[in-house]
Amino acid sequence: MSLGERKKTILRAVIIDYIDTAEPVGSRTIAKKYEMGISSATIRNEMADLEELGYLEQPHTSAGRIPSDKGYRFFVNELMELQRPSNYEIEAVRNFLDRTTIDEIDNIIKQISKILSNITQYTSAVLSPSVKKSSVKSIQLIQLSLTDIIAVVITDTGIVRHCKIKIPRPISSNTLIAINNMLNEKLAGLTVEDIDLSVISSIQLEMKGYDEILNSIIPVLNESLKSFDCDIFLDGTTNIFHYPEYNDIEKAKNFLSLLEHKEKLLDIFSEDDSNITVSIGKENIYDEVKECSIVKASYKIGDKTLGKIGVIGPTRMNYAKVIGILKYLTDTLNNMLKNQLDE
Amino acid sequence: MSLGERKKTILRAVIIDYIDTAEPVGSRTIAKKYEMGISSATIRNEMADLEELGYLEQPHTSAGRIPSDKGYRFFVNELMELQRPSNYEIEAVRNFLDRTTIDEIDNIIKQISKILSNITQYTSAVLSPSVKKSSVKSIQLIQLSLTDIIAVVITDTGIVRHCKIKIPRPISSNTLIAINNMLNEKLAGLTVEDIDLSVISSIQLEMKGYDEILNSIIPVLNESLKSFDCDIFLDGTTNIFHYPEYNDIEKAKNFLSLLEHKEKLLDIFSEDDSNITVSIGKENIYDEVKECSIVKASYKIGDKTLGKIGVIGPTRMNYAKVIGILKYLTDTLNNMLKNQLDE
DNA sequence: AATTAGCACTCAATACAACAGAGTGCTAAC
DNA sequence: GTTAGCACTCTGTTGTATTGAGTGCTAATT
Repeated sequence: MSLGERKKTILRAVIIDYIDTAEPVGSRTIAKKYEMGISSATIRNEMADLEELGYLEQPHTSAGRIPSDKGYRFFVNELMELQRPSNYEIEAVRNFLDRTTIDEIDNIIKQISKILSNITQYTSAVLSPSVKKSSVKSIQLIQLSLTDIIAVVITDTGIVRHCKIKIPRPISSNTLIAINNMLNEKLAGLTVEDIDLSVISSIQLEMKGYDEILNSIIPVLNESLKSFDCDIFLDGTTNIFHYPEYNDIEKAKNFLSLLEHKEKLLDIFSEDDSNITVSIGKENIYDEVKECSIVKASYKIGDKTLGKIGVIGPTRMNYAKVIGILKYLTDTLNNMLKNQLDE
Repeated sequence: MSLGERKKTILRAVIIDYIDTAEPVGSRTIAKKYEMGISSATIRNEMADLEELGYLEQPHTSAGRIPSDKGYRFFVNELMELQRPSNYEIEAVRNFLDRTTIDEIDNIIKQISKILSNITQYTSAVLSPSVKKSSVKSIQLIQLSLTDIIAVVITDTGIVRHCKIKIPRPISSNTLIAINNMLNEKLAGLTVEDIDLSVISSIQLEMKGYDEILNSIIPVLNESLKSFDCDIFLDGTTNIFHYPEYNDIEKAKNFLSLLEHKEKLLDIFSEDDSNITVSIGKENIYDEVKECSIVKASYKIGDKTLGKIGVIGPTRMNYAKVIGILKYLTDTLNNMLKNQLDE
C-alpha cells in the first residue's frame, strides 16, 4: 500500500522536525515551519491517517505526533535524502588521520571509530577482523629465557597476536628454529579455524622426538589464537548525554550498561554481511537496544569482509547524515587498508 | 589539636552511617543505632562542635550532618579500622583468576582491575607499566614481505610492543638478521628512555653501509616505543549508578566524561610513588574529581614500581573495605608478577 | 468532495499552598 | 555536665488550580 504524495511530505516533515527537536510535532508547526500551502486542520487529518497506518504515534492525546519505528523505517527506505559529508567534515577527517601514525590495523580502526563518534556525536563501535577467519602469514618464536618463549603470529589481515609459552626444559636455539620453520611451513596460508587436530598431528608426525616441546607449544598457541576471536572498540560513549531522551537516568544507565557487555555488542555487530544495514528500535533483537537504532557497515579488503564499523544512538537518529558519513568513512578505510596490506 | 574520645566515637559513627545510607545523619539516629549511652541532646552538642571544627557539615538547618572532606580525612588517618577481605571475597578472587589464562602482564592487570571493580562496586583503573622506564629485553624483526617488517620488542616488565615498518627496498634475510643482532646487542638492557641519539649513532657507526635501511627502521621503532608510554584500563564504569549521589544526571555525566579523557586519568594515576594513597574530594587537583575520592596503590616486581591500580568513587566511599581489598589485590598481583617475570 | 475555521475537550506541565516530619538550637531543670 | 522539652527551620510531599499546546469533530466554505 503506497502513501499519497502529500502524506509522504508530511511524514517526512514530522520526522525531520522530531529528529531535530526531540519534541512531539504538532500540525501547526508543520504548517508554519514547512510551508505546505495547506492549513493545520488538513494536516491534522492527514496525521490522523498516518497514525492509523502506523507511521506516527501520539504520546498522549494533547501532544503532537512522534514517528514510530515503522515511520523511521519508511523514512530510511524511501523518504530521506542521503547527506554527503560536508567539506568541513571531510576536512576534519583528513586532519584527524594526519595526526596519527597509521600503521597497524587496530590503530587504524580505532582512529576511524573516534572520527565517527566525533562527527556524528553518537556512540561508535568497531569490530576488529576475525582471527579465526584470517589466515596465518607468519609465526615467530622468540626465546626469552631458558624456559620462556613468546610466540608472535601475524595474519594476512594485519593482526599481530602474541602469547607467552612456558616450556618444560631448555632447548637449543637450533631446535627452536627448526620448530619455528616447521610451524611456518605447515600453518602459513591456513586460516586459524582450519588449524585442527589433523594439522597438528601432521606436525607432530614430522617432528618425532620433539613431542614434549611441541606439546607445550602448540596447545597454548592454538588456544591463544582461538580464545578470543575479535575485539570491539567503542568511542563517544558519553555522547548520549547530548540527547534529552537520555535525561532519564534509568535509560542512560541501561544504555551504558550495554556498552560494558562486550559479548552482547560482539553479537550485535557480528551478524550478517551486507553492506550498510540499519536496524531501528524494536527491529533489534536485544532488549537493551529496543529504543536505539544501529547503523553499521562492513569494511573490507578487496572483496573480503574484515570487520564492522557502526553507530549506536537513539531511534531519533539523523539517519541521512550518519549513513552518509559511514559510507564515506568505510570507503576511506577500505582504501587505507588496501594500501597497507595489499602488496 | 586532638579530639576528645567521645567526639571521635561520634564522628566515626556519623561517617560510618553516612557511608552506609547516603542520608544526612541526625543525633537521634546516632543515639539509638549506635548505643552510646548518652542522649541525643548531648550528641547534638558534640555534633555542633564537630561542625565548628570542620569535620562535619550541614546541608541545611533542619537536616542531619554529613562528613566534610576533612572529616573523611580524619576518619581514614585515625578512626577507621582496616577491613580485611572476607573469606567470600578471597574465594571470589581465586575463582576469577582461575578462570583466565594468566600469561601476559596486560591480561593480568586487566583481570585484577575487573576483580577490583567487581568486589568494591566502584570504578577501577589500572595503569600499565611504563615503557620508557622498562628496559629492552629482546627485539625481533620479522620480515613480512619484501618491503614490510614487523618489529617486536619485549621488555623486562613483560610488555610486548610491535610496530610495522616499511623499508625502501628489499633486503636479504642475512642483512636483516645482522641488523637484528646488532639492535639486540646495542639496545638490550637499556631502558627505552635511554635510547637517545648517541646510542642510535653508535649503531649507525657500526653498521656503515646500511644507512638507508637503518634510517627507515630505527626512527619508526624509536617513535613507536616512545609515542605512548603507558595505557590505562578501566572497569566498572557504570558502577556509579549504584550510588544515589549520581542520580543527578549532571554529576553522572561529569564523572563519566572524565573516564573518557584518558590523558587526565593518566595524569592522576601517574603521580607519586608511595604505597597506598587516598585522595579525598577537594584534595584532588582536577575539578572533575573534586567530589570523588581516589584510592590507589603501586604494583611492583621486587622493589621496582611498575604501575598503579586504584579505585575512583564518591567521597562517601567505603574506605576501610576498599583499602583492605586493594592491599590484598596488590599483594596477589605482586606475587603473580614475580612468578611470571622473575627467573 | 476536499478544505478550512472554529470550538470544545484532553492532558501534561507548572505553580502554589498546606502539611507533615525530621532535625536542630536553646533554655531550664536535673 | 547532661538531658528533657519546646519552638523553630527547612525540605519534601500532597493536593488543587491554572495554563497552554494540541487534538478531533462539526459546520461552513470553496
